[in-house]
Amino acid sequence: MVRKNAQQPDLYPEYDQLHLPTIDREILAWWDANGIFEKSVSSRPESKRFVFYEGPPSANGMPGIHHVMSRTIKDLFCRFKTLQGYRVERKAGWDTHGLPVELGVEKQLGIRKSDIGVKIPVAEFNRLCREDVMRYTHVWNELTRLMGYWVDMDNPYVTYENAYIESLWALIRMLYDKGLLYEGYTIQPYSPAAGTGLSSHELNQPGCYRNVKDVSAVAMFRIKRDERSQFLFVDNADAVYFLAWTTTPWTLPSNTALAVGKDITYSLVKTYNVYTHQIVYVVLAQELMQRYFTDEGATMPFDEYKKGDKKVPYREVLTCKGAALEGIRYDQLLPYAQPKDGDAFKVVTGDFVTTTDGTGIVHIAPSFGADDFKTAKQHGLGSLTLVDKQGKFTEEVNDPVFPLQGRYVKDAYYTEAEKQAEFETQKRILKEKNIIADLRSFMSVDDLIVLKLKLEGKLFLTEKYEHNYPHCWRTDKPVIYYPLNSWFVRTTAIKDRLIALNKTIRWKPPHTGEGRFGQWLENLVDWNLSRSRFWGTPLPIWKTEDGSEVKCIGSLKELEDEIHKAIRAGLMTGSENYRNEKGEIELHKPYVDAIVLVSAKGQKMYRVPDLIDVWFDSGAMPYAQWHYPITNEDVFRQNFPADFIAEGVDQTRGWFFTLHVLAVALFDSIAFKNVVSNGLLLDKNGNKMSKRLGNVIDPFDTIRNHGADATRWYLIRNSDPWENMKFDINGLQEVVRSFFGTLYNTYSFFALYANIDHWKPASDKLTAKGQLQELDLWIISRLHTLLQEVTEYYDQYEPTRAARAIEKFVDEDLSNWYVRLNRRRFWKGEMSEDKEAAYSTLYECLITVAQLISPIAPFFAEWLYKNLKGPGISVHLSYLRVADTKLINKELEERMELAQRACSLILSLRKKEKIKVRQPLSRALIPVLNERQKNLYRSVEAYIISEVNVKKIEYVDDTSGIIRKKVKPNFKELGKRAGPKMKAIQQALANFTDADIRRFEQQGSYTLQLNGEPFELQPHEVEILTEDIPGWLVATEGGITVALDITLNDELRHEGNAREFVNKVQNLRKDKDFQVLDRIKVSVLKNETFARTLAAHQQYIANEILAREIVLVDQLSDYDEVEMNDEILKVKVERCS
RNA sequence: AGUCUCGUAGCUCAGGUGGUUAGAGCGUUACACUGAUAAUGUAAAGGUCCCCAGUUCGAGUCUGGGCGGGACUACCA
Repeated sequence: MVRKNAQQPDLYPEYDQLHLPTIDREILAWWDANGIFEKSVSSRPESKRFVFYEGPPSANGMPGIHHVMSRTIKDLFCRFKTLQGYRVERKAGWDTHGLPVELGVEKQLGIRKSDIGVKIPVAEFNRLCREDVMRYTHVWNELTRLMGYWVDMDNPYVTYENAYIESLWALIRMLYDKGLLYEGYTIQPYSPAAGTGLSSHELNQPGCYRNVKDVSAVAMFRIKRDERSQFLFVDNADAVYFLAWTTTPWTLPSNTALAVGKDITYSLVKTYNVYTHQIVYVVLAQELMQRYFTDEGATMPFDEYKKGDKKVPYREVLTCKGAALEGIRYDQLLPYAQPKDGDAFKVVTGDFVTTTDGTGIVHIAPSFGADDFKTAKQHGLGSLTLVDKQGKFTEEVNDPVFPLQGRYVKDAYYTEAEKQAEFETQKRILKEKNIIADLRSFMSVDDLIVLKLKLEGKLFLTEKYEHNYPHCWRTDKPVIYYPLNSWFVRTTAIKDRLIALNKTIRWKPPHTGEGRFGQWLENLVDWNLSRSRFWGTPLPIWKTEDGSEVKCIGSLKELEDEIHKAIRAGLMTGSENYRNEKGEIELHKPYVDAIVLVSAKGQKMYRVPDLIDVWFDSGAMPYAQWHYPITNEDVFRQNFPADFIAEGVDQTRGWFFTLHVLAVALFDSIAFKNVVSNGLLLDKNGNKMSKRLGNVIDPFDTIRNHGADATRWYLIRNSDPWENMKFDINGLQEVVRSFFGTLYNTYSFFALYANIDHWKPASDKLTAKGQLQELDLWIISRLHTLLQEVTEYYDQYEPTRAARAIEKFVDEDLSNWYVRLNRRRFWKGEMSEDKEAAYSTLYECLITVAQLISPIAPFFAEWLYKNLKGPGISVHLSYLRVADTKLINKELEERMELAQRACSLILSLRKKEKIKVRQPLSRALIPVLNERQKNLYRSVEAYIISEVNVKKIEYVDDTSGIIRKKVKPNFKELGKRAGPKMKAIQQALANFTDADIRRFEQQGSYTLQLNGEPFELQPHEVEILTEDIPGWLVATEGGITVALDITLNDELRHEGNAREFVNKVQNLRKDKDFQVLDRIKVSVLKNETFARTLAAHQQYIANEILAREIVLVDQLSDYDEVEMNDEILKVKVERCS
């Protein structure tokens, strides 16, 4: 953008055109050179803080446009609070640990997790992770700068640094001391083939869930006869069974319970076991009977059943609720081993039991299912884990007949050769045992167990079942659920406080806090901290080998002390490899693992090899960013809790949760008072942006091409941040054109005339001076209303409303009404009190708008402010004033709105009649119902007259007798009283004549007869409108009616001609590149009409076009032809020297 | 599968506590304006307010049930 008047630095800068990216560059350079960000913090008092926490991004991926979104939100509230005089420090941070980093490095090296420590030393692997994680730091820094996100990138917290980890250790120690940290085990996805647990992240890799066919079985669990179960033993039945379905028969040896639904209805059914042909009694959910029995079976006589029949007779003997089955015991199905850790082999109730599949009775193997595990815990049930970590049955599964012991529970774990060998074994054994003479194909353990059950009369049904089953994304082998040791934070112990304190947080939007987050808290489980990876914060726990003694280390100093003890005890030499170049203990694997401590009883203690969940890293940032609780107690206290944080909704159960948990667990406090969770950014068609689809918006391109402000403004104004947003570049361009363009034009207009008049504001105080006109008072009133609204919106974290309110003001009020109606005041004549008022009013509006937009559009706001105030002054160091309610005049705003709407109506009439605005008309008519209304119009009459170019406005009221009125119910008022009678009243009012209405108005009430019943209408219960003036050209909208007199006389025609002529000459001046202030001479070839027009309006014409003289001539050369309504004139325009 | 959320014009979005003719901007079409001019204005066309039922004198708005999109959590016999 080239400044046109660069030679005159004391003038307001004027430019050729608006180009936002150029403004970005200039302002960025200026900010950098003058340290504006630093000043915006340091200029605010330490005693008045607004605390913001930056959620650390991971720099091992490239930033996307959605980061611009969340960072715009963060930035704008921080800037706004600065504007209000708060000190807002913003410490940047980097999230550096975690699986994505490791996976990235694995990919680079072409290795797998199992190779780490084998093909590449752990130390080397972690060194690569450390380098890799900061790979795109410079890109992030650049985006941060370019988008105008003010955050202190020079002193970020970095989660892999020793000091940060030390803080984490101290916090873990605090949890440990509070009894909130414990070791336990849970059922986790586990890949025996890879020998490792899998995270949910890994399980959600594409292709992990596959449809596979497995053997399913409905097993029969024989009920123990006792008082509880007595009612099931009818007809002298000696064997009654529960039916339970499973798709993983290999878990049946580990069964320790059955679960039923409390409110589900179960049936006791008499039928045949189709394999043994014995009559049996079985229990299953009534709803699911049709799955196993055909209708004919219900009536089929029992003695007609023959071996192999498709139809099986059955009878429903009795029904009961699941609750009645609770506590009933049964014989262990496959008694290879006995649980030692609790009760077993009984029926419990569970919410998770449904009747969509199976039998409505769920087989519970606590070691191999999350629900099972939970149920077992709730009911104090014992467990059996008859599978080892390699995925093989343990030695305990020692079947006298079938080869199960030591066999893989999933045949996919066998190699082909192994499988073949196993097949031979099976064939031999089954032949020896006289079960299958000549086995044809390999049998999985599922097959074998099903066969065993069949032979033992414990199988009701088996079939192939296709379902979705997770597979290990590295080995392609099925995953099993398996109990693994982990360290947990006992979040369930503080659940009530988590919920109670959450209610004191303001969530934007509220439903994220109450719903998504609240729900999550209600269903809280303990937080599994353990991760069995390499690059992360090590768990600071050392244990003796027998597990009897545990130490949780809370600081480096404590660790040093413990090492000294260990050295004295001779367990360490001190020369082990656990220090980095600086001589500090390196708090990463494998270094910390080289440290062996000594227990109180003199035992060796080794570190538990686990790392902790990376979310602990980020959730601990309120403390660890200051190296608290090791040091900086005071800094921490000043900055806790945060006033404001913001991230995407995907962080609800991530960062927001861990922040909350740690604050509540450690300090019984919230970590943040206000949180904005923004939605997703989708492409313009509503699809997720992905590299694969090629619909990713590059934030750098967007900012480079359209400017940071346009991007920010668009993101904020388009929809509430918490909605998912469709990003459309066309919408962004529209923002540039309509908002920034309009504001720029308004400024250009101001600068153009203020420079001509050499106008400067008298003082810094933003108060209009001079002789204020009604329009000035009006725009000032609107400005203060805006100030009030926008301040409130920002304070309530409603940025979209703020942006839209500003847009509306700039476009509709300032540009399209105030400036448009006032143009003349700016360019007419010499400086005057009136002109002074106009300048200072417009100036004040622009200054305030610059401030109000500065949080969202920091660059353009700065540019505008500096243009108005001078090159050295920053809007971001300014203070936003509080709206002055004394300057707000609602009645004036209402009047002006009336004028705007009346103008719009009259213009639409002119339009309809094709009469241009330049043609004056004699009068407009406005019907008024009362004095008040008339006075309202009167006060803005002048604007209407000049805007629509009529000579006068006449008001017609009742007395004129020419307006037609209409009455309709005021539904809101009348509805309260009339209720069901509304319809009838509406009907009655529609039939009112003018006379009825007049009588109503005169008497102040009206009694209707509704079906013979009187109903007295009050004036406030109806609306009386003028609708028509018969015989006139009328327009009506929203209760306003106007009529226009379109008859023309000569006088009006000549005036119209004069204006038309002026307009054409002005165009000629422009075509000829005359300066605004150049004087001209106009020669016109003789023309009758024009001669008369000139005679009547010479003064006016000359004034308008700055003509020294206007002459009619007989001959003219070198002329221009102009159209003056119906006449074509030959005109010569010359500049006077 | 559960939880949350969204569904209004071709597109992007407004529509406190229910009030009868549902709005704006963009886009389209037509026209106008012209000392802010690569700006601006006016108007027209464009809607089963996702569907169904209910509450009510009256439902885009409240209730219930569906359908569809999205997010998160889970993956279960």
